[in-house]
Amino acid sequence: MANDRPRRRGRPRAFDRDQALLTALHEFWQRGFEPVSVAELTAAMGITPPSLYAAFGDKKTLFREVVERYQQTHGTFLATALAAEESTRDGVARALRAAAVEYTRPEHPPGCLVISAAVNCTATSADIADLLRAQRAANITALRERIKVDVADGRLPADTDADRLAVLVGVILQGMSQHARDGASTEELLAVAEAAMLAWPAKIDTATYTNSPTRAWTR
Amino acid sequence: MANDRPRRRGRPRAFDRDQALLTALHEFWQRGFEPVSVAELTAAMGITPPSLYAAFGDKKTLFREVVERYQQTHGTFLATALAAEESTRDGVARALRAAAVEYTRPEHPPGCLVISAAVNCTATSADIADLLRAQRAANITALRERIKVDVADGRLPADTDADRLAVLVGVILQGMSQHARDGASTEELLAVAEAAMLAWPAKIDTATYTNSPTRAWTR
DNA sequence: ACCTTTCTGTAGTAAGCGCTATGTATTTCC
DNA sequence: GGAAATACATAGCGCTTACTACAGAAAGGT
Repeated sequence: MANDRPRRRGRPRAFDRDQALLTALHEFWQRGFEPVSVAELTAAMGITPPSLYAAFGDKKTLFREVVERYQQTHGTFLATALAAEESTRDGVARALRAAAVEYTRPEHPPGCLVISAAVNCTATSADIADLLRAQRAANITALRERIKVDVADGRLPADTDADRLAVLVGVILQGMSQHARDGASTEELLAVAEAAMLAWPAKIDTATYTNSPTRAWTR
Repeated sequence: MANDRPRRRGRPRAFDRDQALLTALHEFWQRGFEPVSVAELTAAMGITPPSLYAAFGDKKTLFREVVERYQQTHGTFLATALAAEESTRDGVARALRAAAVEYTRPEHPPGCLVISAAVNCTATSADIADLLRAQRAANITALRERIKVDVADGRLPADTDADRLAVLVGVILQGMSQHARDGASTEELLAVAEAAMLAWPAKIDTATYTNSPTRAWTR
């Protein structure tokens, strides 16, 4: 926001910083943090290393900004889906369908950057792996809290194990992302999304007979 | 098999080749193919680079032998579980529970090497990524064929979509592996395994009322 | 016009990568 | 015992990595 025209003092930047950031996003999304070299980044951006370092700091700082941008754009579908539906159950169903579509869009790399960009890391980038792991954990935590609200409001059975239900969704999403990166089609992932919802407790109002499909989540 | 005493001509090897292979397996399993350097391998094995190259060829050849060993030991639980049960449904349930246990054993790195060792790769090791991707695809194919047998024998509904059911299991396994690497406990993954089975079509004999839970797999 | 500020490309740095040439040590074969 | 064969450690190969010192170019401030 407002990246234009404060007309600062010295020689103006000759490239579009935001577009360069998107280029970095694409590269990191495609292959992950470590395999993408600064030389590849500068080549793809059409600039030289000093320009990159002046604009973004070092490679890790650039990656953190890339993750921030990713979360503000492609990483919102879970929260958006949960907000769009009244019940968490409908929200999760919508989120899984959205994931199937988003993870396989042809205009960007497959899968989820937060899930797959820092899987194989050396010790020198352990902090990057930690960052993404924390983001994944935060997603599951948010979902768990949302489930608890539904339980408190009576939209889910009182004995629902919110933590394990949230973890199930996290596992499905991680698996879908990996499978998308293995070349799965949108339709394939949509079928997985539909099937996964069969493991979710039925709505309380539509089915008071919630015995069997809920059992795994009672303690 | 028979790695001892053919008593060959020259100076005998001063280290245990098999144990060195297990060391490499552990390192590659922990961090993946590219992040593990030859220097780290030789340090962990207690040997020098020329000894490693003489015994195993280059780094990729060593990794391929590591994968082979992995598949013969830790990579057998799916086929074993399917063979141990008469129905594919019971076999898959057993496999998912086995995965929860195997992926979190404290005596080796978490998750599955075939799933996580070649996620972030440069162009120079694209063949390694292809190798593991092919192994994952082979697992799903084997499961699909097993499901088809059950459908033909009437142990699963005639309109079961074997391909998509196999993909679902593959996605769950990939997600469980990733979650294990994020630090999930055995119990957490066992709960996921139980829940995932709720998405599987019910047995035909025990429940002729297979309408609802099977719907997602009919076309 | 001149100074300051900022961005630019050239050309590097030290460190790490996978891998190996070389010489020596230890074994079996004859 | 001598030759052939194999494994050993030292040391270093060419290459890539993330990153930067430096000097010139292009803008604003005064």
